[in-house]
Amino acid sequence: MNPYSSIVEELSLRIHRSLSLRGLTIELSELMSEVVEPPSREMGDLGIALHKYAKRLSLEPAQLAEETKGFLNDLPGLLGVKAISGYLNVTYSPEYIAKVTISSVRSVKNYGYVPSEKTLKVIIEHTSANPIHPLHIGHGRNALLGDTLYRLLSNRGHLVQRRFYINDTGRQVALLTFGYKLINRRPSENVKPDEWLGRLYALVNLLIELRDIRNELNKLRSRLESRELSELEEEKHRELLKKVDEVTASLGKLWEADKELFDEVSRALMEYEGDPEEEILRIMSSYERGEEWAKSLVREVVDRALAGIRETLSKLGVEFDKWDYESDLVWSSLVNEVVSKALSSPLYIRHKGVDALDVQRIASQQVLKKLNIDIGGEIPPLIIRRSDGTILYTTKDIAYSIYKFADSNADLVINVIGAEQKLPQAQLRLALLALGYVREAENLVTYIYEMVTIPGLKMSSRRYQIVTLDWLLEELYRRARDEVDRRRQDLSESDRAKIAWTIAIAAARFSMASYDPLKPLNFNLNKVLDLSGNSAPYILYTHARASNILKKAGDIEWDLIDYSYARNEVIKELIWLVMKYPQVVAEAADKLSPEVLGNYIVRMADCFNKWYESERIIDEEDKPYRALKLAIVFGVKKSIAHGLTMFGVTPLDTI
RNA sequence: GGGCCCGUGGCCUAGCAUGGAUAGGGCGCCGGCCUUCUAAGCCGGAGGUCCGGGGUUCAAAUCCCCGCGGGCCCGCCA
Repeated sequence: MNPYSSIVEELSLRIHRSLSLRGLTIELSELMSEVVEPPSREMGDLGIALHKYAKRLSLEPAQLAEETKGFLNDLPGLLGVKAISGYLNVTYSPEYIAKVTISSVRSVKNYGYVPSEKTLKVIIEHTSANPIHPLHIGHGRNALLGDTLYRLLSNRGHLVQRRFYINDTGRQVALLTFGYKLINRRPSENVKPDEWLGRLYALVNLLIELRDIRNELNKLRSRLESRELSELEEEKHRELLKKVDEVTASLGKLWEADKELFDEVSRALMEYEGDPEEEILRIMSSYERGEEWAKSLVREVVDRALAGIRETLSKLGVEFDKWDYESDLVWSSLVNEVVSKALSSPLYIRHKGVDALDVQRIASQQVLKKLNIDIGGEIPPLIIRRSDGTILYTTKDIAYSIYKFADSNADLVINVIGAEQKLPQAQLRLALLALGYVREAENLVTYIYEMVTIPGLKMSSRRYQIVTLDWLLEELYRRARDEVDRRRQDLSESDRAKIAWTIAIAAARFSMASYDPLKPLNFNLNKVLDLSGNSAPYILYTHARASNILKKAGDIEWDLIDYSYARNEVIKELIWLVMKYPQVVAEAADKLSPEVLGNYIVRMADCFNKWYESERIIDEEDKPYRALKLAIVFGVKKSIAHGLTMFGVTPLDTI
């Protein structure tokens, strides 16, 4: 159900006929995409710039426009055609547009559901945070973009599967497991497991780092006293001192967060007799080999972290269909197969003494274009495995990519991933191609988003400098709750809590998913927490207004509607917005651009509020007009509600 | 050094893929609007070298080139 598109098609068909008769062959679809809404409605409802076609026909644009007018005579709903300096603008009878729109809205249950002609099997992998710490707001951007894309694509009728890749075989998990084993204690009851593990990870990491730095300092110090240091070494000395300060500061924060844990870990590490590095390595390689002791230990740690991560995600309404352990891939033959294929590939090289794929060699202009890779310069070789034989992340990711396609016979796999991973993702796709996985290489889309930064803070989970999603949600809830309490004393405590939670989640989701992923997000709390302006709470508020009107008005008397009332400017605008809504949701999905939809529903809310302030709806005495007004409210409410669900926000009937 | 991304009123941003008509919002600021469907709202106002310079074009915020500024990447980390 896409009334806008039907109307555009009708118009395009006629222009197409006109141009064809002059000998110009163009695809109808091309013409359809040229049809736009003119800058203002006085110029017309729809228009098209004919300049480029005029040029191809060696005609004056104005003349072509003028002569095309005649072809539109039998256009349904046509009120007038104007040819203005090469533009052909069409005005429809408001009555016709209102009728088309309202019957569309009324005839389907899920207005806004626009299945595409081709149903695809899509896998969207997102979030995939390392299971060693709580999710921070950067992961939030990933998760919320990913989940919104999932909702948009599902709304296009595609079969979408959400997958979370658990990166459990790297060094980071091994380090955490080392710490976990070291203190031999389970997470405290009163703290989220991921939070607790995050502290443990940072503690172990920082204490080891501090020890290493001190060792280096000591080496330099003895010679510093005898003034044997070169300028370079003095520089290094200064840097080390600075590092000590940084590490100490982070440790201070950890001490404050959990003194007991701090003491426990530092004592245990002091008493530890072996070399932590060696033990971490032993855990890592034993786990990769699938030795039972390592398996049970690492999985225990990882699953505890995941439990916490899941809890946060589920608060936000983000769910997954499959949780894929990297280790399962390693233990299966898949990773080994990839490695042996790589070793026998024509692109195989020894690079700095290790096995690598020289992906640069297949990175011709055509290939880069085909795979949509924007890397201009040299693409470094992809290292397959470390000299000790352990496998590197990107190699495992090759196996995982193959697995994702094979496991559910996917047509398309989307990886939502931070911009800093653009190069490895390009290497990955080139490697797939090199190893003969052409379909996989061509249908793997990397959906890049830029960093989330916090003014004045360099986020680092290694240093326990993160703003967690849990914290953000609590903070949002607190603010929303204050506001709800202030306004809605009439509601019960539990209703107010429910509303405040919805607002908090809406604010988080909308602020993250409704603007350009390629722009670095300077996370300004005041902006996200702002409940006015073009924000999710504003949209929720508008939706509640519309709901309220419908509730108070009673049933809509559809048969009474007199469409000829749809004449005033705001009403016309609102009807067009509702009519175009399905088109916009479809576009947002096809372009993988949630922000397109976000902007649109804000615009619709603006228009509705403007109308709301200017005219009475329920009190309209003219019955046929009242019925029309209510039908419009109904359409707006339906559209906004649908838009909100695309962002994973529950539309509220009262706020 | 090389590559990629971003640059739009004081601040945040839409529009850029596929060039098209008057650059659209929000925050903040100034002035108004609650006896009437929820004022998280609405109305009015001030505020713009679309980073700069060239080029292509009938037409450039949008495309190309050269710069400038910011971020990221160029690891036997992920």
